[in-house]
Amino acid sequence: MPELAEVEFFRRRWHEAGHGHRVGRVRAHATKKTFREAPAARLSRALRDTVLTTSAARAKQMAFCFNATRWLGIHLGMTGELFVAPAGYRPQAHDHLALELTEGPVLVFRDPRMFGGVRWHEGPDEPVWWSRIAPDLLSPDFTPAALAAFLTRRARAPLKAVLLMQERFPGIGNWMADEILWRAALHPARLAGVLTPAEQRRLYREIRQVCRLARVKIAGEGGPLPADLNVNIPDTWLFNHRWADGGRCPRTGMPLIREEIGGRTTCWSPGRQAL
DNA sequence: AGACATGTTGCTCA
DNA sequence: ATGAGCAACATGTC
Repeated sequence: MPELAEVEFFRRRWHEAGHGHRVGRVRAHATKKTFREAPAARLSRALRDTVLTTSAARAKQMAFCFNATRWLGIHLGMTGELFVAPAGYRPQAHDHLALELTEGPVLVFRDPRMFGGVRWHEGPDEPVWWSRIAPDLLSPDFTPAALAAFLTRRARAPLKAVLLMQERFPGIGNWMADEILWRAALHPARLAGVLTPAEQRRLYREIRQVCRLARVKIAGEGGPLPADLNVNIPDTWLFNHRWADGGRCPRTGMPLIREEIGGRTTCWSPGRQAL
């Protein structure tokens, strides 16, 4: 479910309910695959009586910092979500981590498929699982030249597969890749190495634009947190049409096509994205 | 019943 | 050595 903007949405949910609050009991299901990279027992003890000071999202990863020295990393995988439950909440089958705030609600991490996971670090310095995430696509590090160089290196892979590579496009997932290619009028099966300079410019512009808009519409950047995911996404986006059977392109009105490209189900508009 | 799912990793083969 | 393609992971939903 979660790509960069959804991840930011969930981070804000926990942060707005929990920042400045003290942690009481922590329930961490150590036997679950969710904790394959984090010491559940140690983490539960070390978080008790700490205060949530800061948090941030990078790509599809979140970091919640307690007392500025305890780093709780969360990756939502395919089905993960964060929510805030009332005090006294009893964790359910797929709730792998629950932080009970003293005199407050419970912060819950749920993930039925368990492709997500928890990471942990103690100390004031950034852990590698946080610092080695590729620079944000809206930062000055992501330049047209950097895009061009990457397209050259991945010349024989389809654009759809290339956009999913986190080493260069941190936070982009299946729906964002489709949205970007649709707006840029590029067929997802086109090989990365064959784009004209004009096509590269369109791709660059739409990567940035979709990142910007997704953060505003989904995570409510610059305003209040939306009540839920996706409630603010306009019907002018491909997003609202790509899963519907019989879905039509909001720009051409023609039926959309769904097929597997680059190993993932891909939706594209035949009138707009020529091979 | 069977297909399929907004993700990542690790293996195989060219 | 580098990169492309694909199975595997675990569970819920249509």
